[in-house]
Amino acid sequence: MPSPLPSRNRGPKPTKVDPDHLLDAAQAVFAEEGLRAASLRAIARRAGCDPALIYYHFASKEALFLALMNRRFPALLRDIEKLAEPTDLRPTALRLWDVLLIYHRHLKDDPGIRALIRGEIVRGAEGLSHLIEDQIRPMVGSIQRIFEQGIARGEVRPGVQPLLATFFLAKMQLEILDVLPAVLPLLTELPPEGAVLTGMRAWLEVLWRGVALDASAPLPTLPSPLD
Amino acid sequence: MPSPLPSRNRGPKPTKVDPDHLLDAAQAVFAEEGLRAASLRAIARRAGCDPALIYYHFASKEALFLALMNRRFPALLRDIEKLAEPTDLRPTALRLWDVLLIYHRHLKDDPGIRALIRGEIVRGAEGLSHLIEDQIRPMVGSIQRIFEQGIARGEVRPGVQPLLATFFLAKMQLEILDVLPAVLPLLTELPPEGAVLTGMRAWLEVLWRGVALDASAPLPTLPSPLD
DNA sequence: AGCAATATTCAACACCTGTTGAATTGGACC
DNA sequence: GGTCCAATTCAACAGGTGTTGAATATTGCT
Repeated sequence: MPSPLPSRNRGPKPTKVDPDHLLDAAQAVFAEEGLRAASLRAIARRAGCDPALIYYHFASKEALFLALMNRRFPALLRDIEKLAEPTDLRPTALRLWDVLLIYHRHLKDDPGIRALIRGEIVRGAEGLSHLIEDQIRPMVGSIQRIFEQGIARGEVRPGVQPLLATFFLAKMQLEILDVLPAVLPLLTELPPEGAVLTGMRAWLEVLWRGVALDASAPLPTLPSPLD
Repeated sequence: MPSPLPSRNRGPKPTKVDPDHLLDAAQAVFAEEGLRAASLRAIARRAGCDPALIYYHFASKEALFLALMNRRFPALLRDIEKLAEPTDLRPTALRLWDVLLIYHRHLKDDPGIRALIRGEIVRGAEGLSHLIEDQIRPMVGSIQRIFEQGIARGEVRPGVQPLLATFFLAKMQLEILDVLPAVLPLLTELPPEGAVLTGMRAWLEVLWRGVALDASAPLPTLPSPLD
């Protein structure tokens, strides 16, 4: 008999493990563990395959994470960019609310991408820097433009710095998506359900009053997300 | 000759490695690497001793981290609580600025504690939960009380929810301390110096206008931190 | 001088990590 | 029916992790 013992379950599976399925598993694990703590073995377990298979489809753990980002970012970026078009003449407060809703829609199921935006990049992998260049910077630019247009239209007071206002808007939205539901039950007896929407509304009200030319003008009615 | 080879450098050192020195090293490493990624070997290297020595002074890695928190938190909590005393009749905007300054003073050199407050607790170690109970919850309560007093004094509009306003204030301050200096050079050509103070001022202006009973009233002059 | 307590290091354990090279199988094509 | 290629697994490597038990100097006490 041959010295390497004949293991029968190698070779292709009846149903292929396509890269997208791997990405799904990776997204789930990155979401729970964070970029650094997520292990390829855990991802493989989730996907129902061997860790080595990941290396057949992706060059490294970092490349896997990058592919994950490249799957999500373009659609998010496109939606934000569409919102920033100068032909959109709706009230600025409504457009900002739409920014929050778009974030909510695209990111609510993907804490991994949120962690990336939040700044895991900063000391994280180097290979992600052109992702900032190509995707995050234009996104920030678009939101910034909404504020600038708001100033030009006499809705936002001229003293407001668009870049900082964008920073405030985006950062707080991430905190609301991530931290508010987790932290609210710790501090009060309130259940976490509805916390995100409550937080978003309260946040936009504060931000808008802080930024509007006429702070006492009422907010337009804000539509709820449809999902 | 004795079978265990006689290594000459065991036993106590000429200068003791006291636990506080260990905590200093731990703080530095936790700051750079984060709670999970910081290794005891790196901490020991920083402290100039053997990893095993850490276990002579602390029961575990988690206990070390906990001791680190217990070294910083009480002073921070005391300062915040003093600020919330109802006998403090200064303008609410100034008291909120003081909250930002206190955060800045106590936390600017300690990203580890910031990471904890930010939410590394949520999925992190279980043993930290009573730290939330004993230290973080009263801190949040104090800031909340400042908002409530502001409402009672007719400075803050009654529609504002003190808990959410506190969440906004604290979370954004952490983002400003951590993320703003790292992210600003990525998005603009601006150097990171002064970014924190600029961000703090702009942030308080937005928050205060968003929260004040009379949003058009000017902010009181905000003193700079002294350090 | 001897003894006990204290502070420190060494060497190892068991486990987890990203990654790789070789082996293997199934299906498609000729 | 044989051949080739794509997809998958196995077993291992080298390194890192928290942790522990034993060995060992030093200090202070009597």
